[in-house]
Parts: sequence; C-alpha cells; structure tokens
Amino acid sequence: MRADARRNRQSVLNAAYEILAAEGLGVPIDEIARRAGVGAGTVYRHFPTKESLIEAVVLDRLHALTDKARSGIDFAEFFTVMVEAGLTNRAIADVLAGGGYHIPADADAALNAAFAELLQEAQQRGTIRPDVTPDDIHALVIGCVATARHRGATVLVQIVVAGLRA
Amino acid sequence: MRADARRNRQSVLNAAYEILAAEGLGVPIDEIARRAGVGAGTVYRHFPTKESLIEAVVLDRLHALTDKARSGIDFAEFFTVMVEAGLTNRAIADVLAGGGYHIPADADAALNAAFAELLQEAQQRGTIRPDVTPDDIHALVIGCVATARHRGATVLVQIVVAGLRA
DNA sequence: AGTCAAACGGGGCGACCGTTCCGATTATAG
DNA sequence: CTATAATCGGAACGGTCGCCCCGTTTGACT
Repeated sequence: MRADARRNRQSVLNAAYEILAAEGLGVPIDEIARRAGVGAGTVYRHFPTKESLIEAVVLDRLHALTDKARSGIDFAEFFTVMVEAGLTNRAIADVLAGGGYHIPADADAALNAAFAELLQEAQQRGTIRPDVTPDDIHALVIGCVATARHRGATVLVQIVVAGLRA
Repeated sequence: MRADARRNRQSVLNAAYEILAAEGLGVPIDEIARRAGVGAGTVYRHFPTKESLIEAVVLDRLHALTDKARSGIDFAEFFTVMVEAGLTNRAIADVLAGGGYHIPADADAALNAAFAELLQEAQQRGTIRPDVTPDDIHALVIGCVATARHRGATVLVQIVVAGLRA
C-alpha cells in the first residue's frame, strides 16, 4: 500500500473516532472527511460503506469492554463501566442501542456473553436478584446511558444498581 | 369553516394520532396525508408545520397525564403510568425524550411540576430516597421507555422502582 | 528523470422529507 | 342555477445524506 494511502487511512480513522465518539453515528461522512483533511471519495476508497467505517472504529472498543468484563471485575462495577463507556463515547452508545447500523454479531455476542456470565455469578452468590435476565441488563445499560446524558450518571446508576440487588 | 374542510381536518387529526402513536414522530407527512385520504397540501392548509400537527395531536395526551398526576395517585404508580404511556404511544415517548420537535413549554412544564410534587410528597413521607431530583425521575422515565421497547416493561420498572425506595 | 497504476477529491446521483404552489374542484350564498 | 371564493391534491422545490464516478494528481520503481 502506498505511503499516502496508509497515512490517509489513518487520518480517516482518527477523525472518525473523534467525531463519532463526540457526536454519535449520525455524523455525515463529509464531515469526517473534512476533519481528516481528505475528500469523501477517499473515505469510501478505504471503507466501502459508512457501516464498515463505523465497524472499524467501534470494534476494538467493544473488545476492550469484553476484556474488562473477563478481568475478574464485579458485576455492579462492570455495569457502571458500561454506562460510562456509553457516556464517554456516543458511538458506543448508539451501537449498544442498536441504532441503525449493524455491527458484526460475534463482537456484540462476545461482550453480551461475558456480561451474562458476570450476572450469573452475582446471582449465584445472591447479590443480584434472580429474576433479571441478561437482556434486562442490556436494556438497563442502554436506558442509563440515554438517560444520564442530560443528568449526572452517578445517581441514576446508583438507583438502578440498588434496585438490582437481591 | 366549510363542511369538507372540517371533515378533512378531523381525518388528518385521526390519521396523525394513529400513525404517530404507532410509529413515532419520524413518520413523513405524506404518509399521514395518504392515511387520511387527502393530499399533503391539505395537511399544510390546516397545520402550517409538522410541529404544529404533532402539537395538536400530543397536547391533550400530556394534559391527560397531568390530570392523572393530580388525581391523588401514588408516586410509584404514576411512574409506571408514565412508562406505559410512552410504551403505548411512541409520539409521547419521543416528545418526553425531547426528540427534535418542540412542544409548548407550559404543557411540558405542567406535567413536570405535577410529577415533581408527587415525588416531593413521597420523599417527605420517606418512601422514596431523598437524593433523587425531578430531573432524575424524568430521565428514568425516558430510559425505562426506551429500554422496555425491546423487553417486557414490568421487570425493568420493578427494578427501578425498587432502587428508588428509601 | 520518466512512467503508470494507484489514489485523490469533489461534483453529482438518487432517495427522502418538509414545505410551497397552483390549476382543478366544490361547497355555499344569493 | 350561477358566481365566487375557499378548499383540494399532488407535483415541484430546496435541503440533506449516503454513495459513486471520473478527470487529475502523486508516489514508487526503474
């Protein structure tokens, strides 16, 4: 690959990461291109579709979250980590909420599986009420993120976590 | 006002109510017009802008909710009423979430005020934790609605309400 | 330095949507 | 029944956005 191509590809990735994290998946490609200092055509040369660009930007974040879940973290703690991830990065929030764009199922599935294991452990230990499903948790994370955007996150997460306790 | 004009106006209102409740504020005007059996121009004769049509359709629902809040209902009960209202009527959900369109401030403010009073009562009676603000509650309603769209509402609302208790 | 394929960029296409316009229609007063 | 003005419907406008195309530039290898 030519040197300028590699450079431009990296510029696009950097710009896309910044803008997507700040504004969410709704930003036009042209804006990403402008921020990267390239034309829209160049973006589409490297990433055949907007979805593929989003994928490239978001995938490693999802993997990082999955790793965190596997790191022996407490369930309640990881819950707040997820919410904070969504608050810090609107693209993550949009992807978790399933907003329009489709992310490869396996990355999403791996994260959900790790989260579900944490939940099951906590439920067996008796610290989390037994009638909540992994899907409920997933939904609560989305809700907390959407919710805490206007308000401070801490109180809301405290409330939800308190409600989750057995 | 001519008889056919009144008839058409009502058709538009009915169609708009049905579709907006079912699909949310994103539906195109043309679809509302088609469902009402009129042209798009007719819709704009009666409602100068899409926002005004939405307003006409949504306002009395907001007033109904405000009345319900004033009817001596319990705070926790009203919380679930709000969530159910959002689930039943996507237009309500979108308006509560502040999704794009602007609803006259007083209607929104009246509902919020009534809800805030219920909260304050419950907090003085000691049934709801004292560190949550009306804005927190507003946010939690939005979150529960957005959340419960995919999952059943009951478990989620139970969790949140349990977390809200003192 | 010269060559040429690869990469560039920005204008353009098609789709969608809110809004406006205007010729055709129709209800109502006289 | 006619005149007339209100109303109607849907085509057209302007704006946005994802995506593609193509004339031009540029980097790598000789």
